[in-house]
Amino acid sequence: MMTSYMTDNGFEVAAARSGRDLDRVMASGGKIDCVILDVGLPGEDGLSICRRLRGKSTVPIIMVTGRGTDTDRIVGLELGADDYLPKPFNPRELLARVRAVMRRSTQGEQPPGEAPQSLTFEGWRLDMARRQLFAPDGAPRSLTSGEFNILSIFCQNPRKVLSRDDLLDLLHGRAAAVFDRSIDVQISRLRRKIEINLKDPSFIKTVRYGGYFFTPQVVAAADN
Amino acid sequence: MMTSYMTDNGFEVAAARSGRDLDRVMASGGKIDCVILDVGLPGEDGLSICRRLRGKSTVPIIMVTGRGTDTDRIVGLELGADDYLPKPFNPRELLARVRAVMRRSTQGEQPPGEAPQSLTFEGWRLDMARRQLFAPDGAPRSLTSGEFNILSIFCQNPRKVLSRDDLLDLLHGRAAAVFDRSIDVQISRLRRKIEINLKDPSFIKTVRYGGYFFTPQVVAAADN
DNA sequence: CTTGACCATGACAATTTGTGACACGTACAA
DNA sequence: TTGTACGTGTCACAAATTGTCATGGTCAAG
Repeated sequence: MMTSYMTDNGFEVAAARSGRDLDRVMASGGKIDCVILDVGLPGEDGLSICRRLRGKSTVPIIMVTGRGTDTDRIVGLELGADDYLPKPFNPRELLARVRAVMRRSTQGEQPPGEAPQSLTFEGWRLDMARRQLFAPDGAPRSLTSGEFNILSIFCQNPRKVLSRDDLLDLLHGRAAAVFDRSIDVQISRLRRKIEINLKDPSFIKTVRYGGYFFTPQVVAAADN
Repeated sequence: MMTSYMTDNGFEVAAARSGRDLDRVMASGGKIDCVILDVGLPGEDGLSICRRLRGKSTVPIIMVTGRGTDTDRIVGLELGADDYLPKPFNPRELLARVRAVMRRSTQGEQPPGEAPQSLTFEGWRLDMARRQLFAPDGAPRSLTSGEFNILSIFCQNPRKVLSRDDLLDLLHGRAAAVFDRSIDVQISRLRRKIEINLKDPSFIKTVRYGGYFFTPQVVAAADN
């Protein structure tokens, strides 16, 4: 139940049934943002799991405890749990605490690598840092956020055929439904704002049976 | 009883018998690390005290209440309490929570002198110390405290898409309810004060389905 | 030239966001 | 205590954006 609630709210969840199970999940490679630990797990005691986790990782831990187990809760916090929640609890509260804990732990984090701040093509400049497009004459050309998203996907994948499926996936992380024409329409709208001749588009070419193709050479540029 | 217990454990305690009393203690100058607030106080309601405290201070608040219902807990947390303890509780647990809350609140604390006193963007200057915004021409632009809070969150997280959830969380430490539009309204009010063209905002962009995005480059500046 | 699949786009619907109006709580002054 | 001003959340409706559909155009193969 909690898994689906968290999933609905945009988290990826891996459930573990026991300490052993948890180890498996932790070891399986993916980065874990937060552990929610029920001390009432069968098998290895939750407190011991907590201590063990703390020994090898700084991952945030939220402990969920049953009623009337003051001692557990105290020991949990003293063992380095970041927060705890007595049962029964409101799912919404768990959500709020997970967010709070994750925010605290990611506070100092830097996004790795440096994304270029501007991409230029045929005189146009797409300022990624400002989410703003500038025409060759320097005038800003305002795009809706969907148009900007598509254009930045093209700029990051120039001279490549992108299928509707690819585009939809890169845009929304979802697969295309069979009759989905929404990409076509968005392309049409974007063309209106950057193409000179709509009857013979030069930037965004249609690839029949294939998808779309962004023709310009794109160069990363310093931002100024 | 609690006073002597806490004192025995190395804390300095100032007891207050009412909201009025608390104000007196808070005003008396000493730095307060944590407030333990019993909602069952006679006189001013604990929740109202909590709200009032939050309005003027970021001091950690632990609420103690007799009625251990979800609703109270959530209301308390939404009003900005940092933790919540149902009665009856074990003194040792209170101790653990006080320590946890204090650990959290000092965690992100900047050694004084390192926190930039001013942040500048596109000629504007946000004076963190005075909670005051100055336009490029040097004229002060007065912001309400909510507007200031949002703007400072943006200045601390520029060029990042912040969801309404993130913003609400950073503002009040609470999760967004489904129909919560308060962020939109606050953004709208803030835009009115800093954007030149409300129809095509340049500082705060909307990211549809995503949240908001603060475009300027922000530079910490010495204060003078 | 015809055919059938595919694509472009106007028109409209659904969804999401913007914002004026209002209500409520608080602060402050009279 | 009362009156006034202010800040902020909520609501309702307006505006903007995006998705869906239908129509007509385009293209390649035969």
